[in-house]
Amino acid sequence: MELSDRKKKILQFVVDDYIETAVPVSSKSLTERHLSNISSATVRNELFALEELGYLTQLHTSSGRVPSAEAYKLYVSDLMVKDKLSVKELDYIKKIFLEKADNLEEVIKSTTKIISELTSYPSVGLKSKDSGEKIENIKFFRFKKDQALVIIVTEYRLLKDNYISVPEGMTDEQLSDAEKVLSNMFSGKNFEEICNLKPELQDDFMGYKNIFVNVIEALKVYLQASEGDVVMEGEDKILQHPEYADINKIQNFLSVVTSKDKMMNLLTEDGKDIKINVKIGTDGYDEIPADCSVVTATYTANGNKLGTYGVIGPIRMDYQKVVAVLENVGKVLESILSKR
Amino acid sequence: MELSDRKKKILQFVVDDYIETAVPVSSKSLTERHLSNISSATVRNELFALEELGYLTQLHTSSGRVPSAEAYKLYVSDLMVKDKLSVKELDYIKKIFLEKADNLEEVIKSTTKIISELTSYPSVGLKSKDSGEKIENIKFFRFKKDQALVIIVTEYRLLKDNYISVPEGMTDEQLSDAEKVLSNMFSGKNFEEICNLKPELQDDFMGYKNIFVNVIEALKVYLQASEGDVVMEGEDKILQHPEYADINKIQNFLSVVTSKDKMMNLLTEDGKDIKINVKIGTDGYDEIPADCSVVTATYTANGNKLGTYGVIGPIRMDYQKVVAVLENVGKVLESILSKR
DNA sequence: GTTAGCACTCAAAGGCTTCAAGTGCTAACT
DNA sequence: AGTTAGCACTTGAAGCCTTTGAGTGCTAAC
Repeated sequence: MELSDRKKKILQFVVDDYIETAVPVSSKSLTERHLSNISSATVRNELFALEELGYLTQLHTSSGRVPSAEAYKLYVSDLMVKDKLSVKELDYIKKIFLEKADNLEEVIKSTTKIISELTSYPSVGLKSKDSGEKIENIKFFRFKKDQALVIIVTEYRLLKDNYISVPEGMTDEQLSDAEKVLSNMFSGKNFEEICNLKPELQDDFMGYKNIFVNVIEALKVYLQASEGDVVMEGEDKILQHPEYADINKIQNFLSVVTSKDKMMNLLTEDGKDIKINVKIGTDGYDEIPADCSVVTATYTANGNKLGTYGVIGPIRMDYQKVVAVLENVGKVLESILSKR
Repeated sequence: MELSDRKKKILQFVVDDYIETAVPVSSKSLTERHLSNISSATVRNELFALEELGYLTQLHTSSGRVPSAEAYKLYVSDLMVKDKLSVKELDYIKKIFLEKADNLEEVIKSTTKIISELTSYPSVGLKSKDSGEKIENIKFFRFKKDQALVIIVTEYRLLKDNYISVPEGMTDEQLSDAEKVLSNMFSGKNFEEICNLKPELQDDFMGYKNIFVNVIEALKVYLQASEGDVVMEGEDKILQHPEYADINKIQNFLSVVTSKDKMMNLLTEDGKDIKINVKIGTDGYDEIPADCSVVTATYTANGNKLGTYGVIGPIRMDYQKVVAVLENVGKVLESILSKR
């Protein structure tokens, strides 16, 4: 059933006011603030109807109304007026990115910092391990007799955190030869393609199968590793919001938020083409507490998904602000990432 | 004035009990738990004397006694009985270090994780940028026309986070030649010595002065950079302690603890030979709230200070446990770090 | 369909009393 | 001199009651 225009308007005001004040909204305050042309009794009738429809709830009979998860959903999809950032805020975004945006790690850190700062919610960033990008080059740097650092250059970045063990007796010349062979073999392929290469089918190994196997092994471990790519910022900002006045709630929230695994799951989305993804209440994600919302966005470069960033906070979240910040950050990110 | 043996004993019991229960300690509970041979009235007289001496305070006339900062200091230096870890705890330490201790970053992360887990306080780790170690080797990896990654091998670790810009028109051969020249020049020196090299006095540059200057510049930036080397773990553990039942206190604590600058200052010690460093209350360190304590230790390998690790928590901290954990972690660390 | 009016509900705040833990002091005891 | 029993005194914490006022739902009139 479609809501009447007036019901929509009233629901919007209720959500607006509740987000702003965190206090259950009464019929009187609605008429005073937004609806001076109708009486509070009329508003009460409408509120009653909206409650019947499942959009509003009451804590007790004589309290004002609070939006339900359904109401927030409708609010975000239909009712909410899009917010614009101030010039100051836009400048802040640019400033931070100017200071630190040399590589993907820094971009993510800057992103989370900006988002958390501007929205005053904890923010999360997740670097995709595999964005489907193509490998350009691979290089070994031997720093001990039996160990070498693997450096991989891709379209967008430099991977330099993988190590392989070098077979005993292998000379430096052989290793640099292996480097050339593998570089040739890998170049132009993406990670998935490389990991699916069957060593037994390749006859251009020139005797470097052992190195190949080690590299693939290291890559697989790297791609699977779950921790370490989640960045959080401003966890303590959650304390500023009145719904977290209770130690148990804080504890519960922080225990979830500091668990990198759970955050990974939450952010690793079936990345459809949606630009901004809003999860309100549990929504079937049992990783987060039922009274939380998560708003995320993805950054992509030429169709490759480089990562996810977003905000986690109470269901009574300032969606206008959050969406505006994410959108603007997204725009700046796009220009930064496509610059290279 | 030296305390009588009985006063010391009583003060020890008061601190023990207060650390355990977080409840002001009464004369009655002392006689019941520890001093069945004397009466509570006698204990009261002693408590009164200890209060006069500044070791104990009362919240109000009819409450039990709480140790003062002075009392904690005496407790740690003189009164406290050293704790031993259980086999389970020792195994846990070994297990974590076995899993992750390949490089200094991982060692620090593992350290903070272990400490926070075993003590249930937030823990901090700080990697020294310059431990006085000697450089063995330097290598360039060019990944763009005008940019190269600088890899530096030292006695203890591999630095691979510095980049230099490569002068226009420099060929790969010239770059690898420069690599040899600089490697020769740097090898056996420590960072300080290298940064003090005067380019105008070196005549073995063979024309690579520009690269030299770039490398030194990058190194100086790296050595000065303040953030990024502080690792924290278990910030949320602070919520488990009853003194942080108040949101404002939590907020205050977290705002300090999440400020990497402040943590840096706190951990960057005039590293004397003290193995374990205990700061109780402010102690003149205005970085931390007055009701906090910080216990730290340094890890060194062959006289080089590789970093600092420790615990930050309420002044009513379980010093026995914390000191025991830090000491044991220290022992394992020593064996790990000197293995290489 | 709208609105004034009114009875009803209920959490929050304040005041009051009671309770119990704990001290400090005094006087007696060893 | 040091120790102890006994007791008056202090004080926060807990429980109970009342008051207050914001807010609703319903009814009857417009």
